[in-house]
Amino acid sequence: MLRSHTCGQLRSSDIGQQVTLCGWVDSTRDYGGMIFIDLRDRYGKTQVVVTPDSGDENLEIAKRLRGEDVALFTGTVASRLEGKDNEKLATGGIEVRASRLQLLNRCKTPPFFPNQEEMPGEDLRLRYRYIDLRREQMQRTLVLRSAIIKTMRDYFADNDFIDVETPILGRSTPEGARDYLVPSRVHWGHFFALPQSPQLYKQILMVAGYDRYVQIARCFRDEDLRADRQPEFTQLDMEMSFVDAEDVIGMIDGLMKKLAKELLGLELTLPLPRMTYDQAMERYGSDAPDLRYGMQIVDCSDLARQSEFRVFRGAVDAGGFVRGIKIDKRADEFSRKRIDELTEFVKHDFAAKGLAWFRVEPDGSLWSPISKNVEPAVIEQLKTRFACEPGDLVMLLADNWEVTCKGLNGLRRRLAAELKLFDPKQMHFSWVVEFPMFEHDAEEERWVAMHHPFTAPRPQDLAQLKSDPQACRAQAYDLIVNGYEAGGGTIRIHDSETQQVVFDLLGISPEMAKDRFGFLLDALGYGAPPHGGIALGIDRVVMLFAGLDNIRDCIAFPKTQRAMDLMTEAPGQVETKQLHELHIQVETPPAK
RNA sequence: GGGGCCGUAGCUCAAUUGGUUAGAGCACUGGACUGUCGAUCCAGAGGUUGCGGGUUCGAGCCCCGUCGGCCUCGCCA
Repeated sequence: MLRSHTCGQLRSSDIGQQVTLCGWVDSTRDYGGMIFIDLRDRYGKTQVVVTPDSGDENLEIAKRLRGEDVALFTGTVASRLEGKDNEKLATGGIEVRASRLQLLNRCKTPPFFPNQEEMPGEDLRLRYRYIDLRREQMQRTLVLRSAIIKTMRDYFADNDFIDVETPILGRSTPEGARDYLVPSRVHWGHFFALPQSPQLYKQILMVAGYDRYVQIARCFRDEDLRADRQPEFTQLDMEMSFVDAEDVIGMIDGLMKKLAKELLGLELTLPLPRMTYDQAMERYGSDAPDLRYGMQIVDCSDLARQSEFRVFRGAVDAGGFVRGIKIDKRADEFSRKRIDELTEFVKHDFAAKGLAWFRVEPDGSLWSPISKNVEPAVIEQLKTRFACEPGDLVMLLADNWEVTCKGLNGLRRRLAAELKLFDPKQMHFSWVVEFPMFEHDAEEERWVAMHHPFTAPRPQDLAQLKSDPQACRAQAYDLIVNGYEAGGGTIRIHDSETQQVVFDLLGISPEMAKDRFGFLLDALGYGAPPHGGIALGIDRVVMLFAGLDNIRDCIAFPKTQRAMDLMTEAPGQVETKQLHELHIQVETPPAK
């Protein structure tokens, strides 16, 4: 060890000790005859003083020190001069009087400094990630991430789970996200796929009798990125045998309570609140509602039916809905221009045809473009339905179910952020349960699995699986934190007959099923226990616990929106020889 | 694949309606200074305004294309 202590360690009780510190030069204050250096490592900062007493040679070296140089100082811990303590530093009561110093490595003038107040552009931060990672915020986040993972591991170990690793090189499966492919050198024209999740392996482990499995698993999906989505991400993956949905939810409830308490000092009340998928869509238009604030959706389709107003009547007559949300008491903050912007937002982003709205003025009258089209009686009922008071603003969408859901969810989220309807430090945990088994894919005119093809229906829906697939609800559950899907899981199908019925509905032929999932179907036939589990998105959990708004800041080496690593410049080209070995030819890109 | 925002010194930003030699703070280089802690003071250096084209007497500013970053719709079982 070059050092005797870290830069965050020394206190007044250490005064008089001879110590050696190593670290990066955070800042220097050069007085000619006396130089102060703040030396930094990931534990903190300590002020080192170099004076003529340290020797002329050392003073000369100190004079040449610049930000981010790596240096070693040996000296004596001393108290600061009377009244010169630095309250901002944990080590601010002491300083190290240097007797020896050594420049361990010079730093080129960096493109930015870890301690600078203005944030550099994200492209620079990613290109020079090793400098960005020196920033206190990044170090705090990665330390939090490490603590979260440790807490998870401890929790599952305490509950008799065993950690089993599953392959990274697997096979491509139909359905789901686009796979990242890895060519096989040995097998001409054959490819491995990187796992989208260890789903099938963990089910096989259940068949094998490893009734409580857990893994911190890296997963890969070749889809477009978002603030909360990376092509490569980490899941806490677990699976249990001889359980129902309650057991899995209960196990995760316990984990969340422990995490919230140990890392945020929050007491969660268990069980965490739950609502069904149908309730979530009705009240919030989203299967991952942000419950830190209200603004529930109100359905007024029945009132719209009584109106001659074309926009309302047209929507309900076509089998659609008129639904809206109310902003309490802040109508005066919504100018015509701002409402026009919101109208553009729902039209553009969610394909709504328009946005109907009314403001309730102080005298109870309405300010609204629709007031001259909608009958007074209907307007009165609308006001009653929304429990309107003066100063309220109501926004309505008239459209099919999907558009009203997406549009109102979009409005709700945007308005809550703009109006600051929640405390950024607030955390809200809940479950959304009983998802539909299937969604209808209009484009391909077929049923697709909402979660995955191995999801078990509720026992009471088993009978109508074939006759009325739309009505069937799954034993599925999503963990929602502050409007983000933090995790999701299901009870799995554990008999091959039910699995076959589901495959049929999904248009997966017995041949294809045998080809792609034959091993799973086989396994289910050899004594598969009832089982289910869940996977949590660790990057997202870290993001939410850290109060951040993007997942890249929770990952040491993330990728850009175009799925590139700016530091290593991956993906890159490879040698022609490598391609030959893999029997791969690269097409010329199409001319634009 | 679609929409939006951004790109000016190493960094963060400014630059009137399109108008003289593109500025500031920090960083950098040199100098002064023995109690600072974002030290201070003096001096200096630093620019293909992302790139390519167009409009114009004249473009950092307007138009088209392109590259890069971010947000978002589609997509993500």
